[in-house]
Amino acid sequence: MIFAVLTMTETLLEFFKAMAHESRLRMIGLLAQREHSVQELAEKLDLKEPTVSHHLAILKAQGLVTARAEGTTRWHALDRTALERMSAQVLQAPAEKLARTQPKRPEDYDTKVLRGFVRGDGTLTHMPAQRKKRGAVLRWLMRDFEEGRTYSEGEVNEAIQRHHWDSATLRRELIGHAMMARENRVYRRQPREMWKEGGEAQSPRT
Amino acid sequence: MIFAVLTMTETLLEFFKAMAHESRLRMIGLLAQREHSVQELAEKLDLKEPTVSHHLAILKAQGLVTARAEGTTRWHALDRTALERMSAQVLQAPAEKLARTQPKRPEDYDTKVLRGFVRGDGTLTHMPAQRKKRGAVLRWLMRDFEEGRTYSEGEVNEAIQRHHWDSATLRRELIGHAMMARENRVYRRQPREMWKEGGEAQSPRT
DNA sequence: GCTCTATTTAGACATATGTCGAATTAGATG
DNA sequence: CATCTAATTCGACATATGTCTAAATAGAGC
Repeated sequence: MIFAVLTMTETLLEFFKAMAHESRLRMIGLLAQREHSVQELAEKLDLKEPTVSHHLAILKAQGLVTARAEGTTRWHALDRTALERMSAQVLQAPAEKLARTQPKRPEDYDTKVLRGFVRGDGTLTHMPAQRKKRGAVLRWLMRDFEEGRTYSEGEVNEAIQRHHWDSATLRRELIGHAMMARENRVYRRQPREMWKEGGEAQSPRT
Repeated sequence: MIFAVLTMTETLLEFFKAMAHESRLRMIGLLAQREHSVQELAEKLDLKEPTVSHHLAILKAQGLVTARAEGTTRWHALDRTALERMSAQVLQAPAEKLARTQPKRPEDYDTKVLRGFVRGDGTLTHMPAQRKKRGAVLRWLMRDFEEGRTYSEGEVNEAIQRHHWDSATLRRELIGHAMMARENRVYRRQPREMWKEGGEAQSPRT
């Protein structure tokens, strides 16, 4: 499992932080009963919509809440699977491992960006709109590919789909950013120097 | 289980809050390996002693950490039982119930006091020194006794010991505060009017 | 494209929480 | 009892987080 952005401790920490607020706990309770729109939640919790949005974002980042759009309103629901998965992790959490965290190495740009789009289980909530941020996500996807071997299109798609359903678009972007190269029908990871660290993207070299 | 001061949601919330900080998570990790003194923790976590004390207090309030004195230093250890117990509760936590919390009824004096002495599992960390606060704890202990029936000394002790080992002292205090009465060898709960709410304690009526 | 509605984002402000130095307490030791 | 040490408590300050209003966005229906 090399997909997660965060270490075990960080994952747990983020999970606990997400749960450590009355409004959010109550929100989970409400969502456990049935889907709710932002407005409904705001009403029941006696908060303003923006505040509810804010809390929902935090819960979504943990994969605890999912949303489905219907017209302009969004129906939010509790993902029980995620809740159970995380709880189970808490339960097993070999307390020993918690100690191994390094004091707090300040996190780099990519990590900071990813924090906003990657759920605890390694799936993406959505793709960033900003080009720079998309870069961070793409670099992160590259963790799944080794240099020096080839991948079929199917393999590439499969790897990407562990994180996001739209493997077609992302696959193209990986090439657009010169992270992957395609020759004939075969994909190959490009050396890191070609795309490392915030550099402007090279032109596609199909 | 009528012992807890807090509702289910509140208990969970306090637990999550306790866990939702990097220093405390790391502290738990360290304590999982072996006992530590405050100094050691301060050293390993790169914090000052007062800060460590502060965090330990929070963990202790949840019953997650226990301490044993040796001379002037105190050795702190993780109570795995407590950790597992709480984790299990998280796991089962019928999310449904979370919703039932009332918005936030401001808490009364007793609750506020109890928060500082009662762990999540209903045991007392220690008895308050201040008379007024002891009153709050004693009133809380009275939850275990019904009016209109009698208790043997053994039953009284047993009930008290679910919260604190020193049943002898506490039993005497319950009588001193006119919450319980003893006739012959039989104990009986006094009507609430006799001791309700912060009133000065009546003189013992053995 | 304009307008209406639900939601989200941005920025300001308030509250809660963590951290520390200084002062205090509690136990040990002479 | 004076003194030493480990720990805790207190109070000040800094940071993090929650909440709000105002402004921006995204979809639906003209």
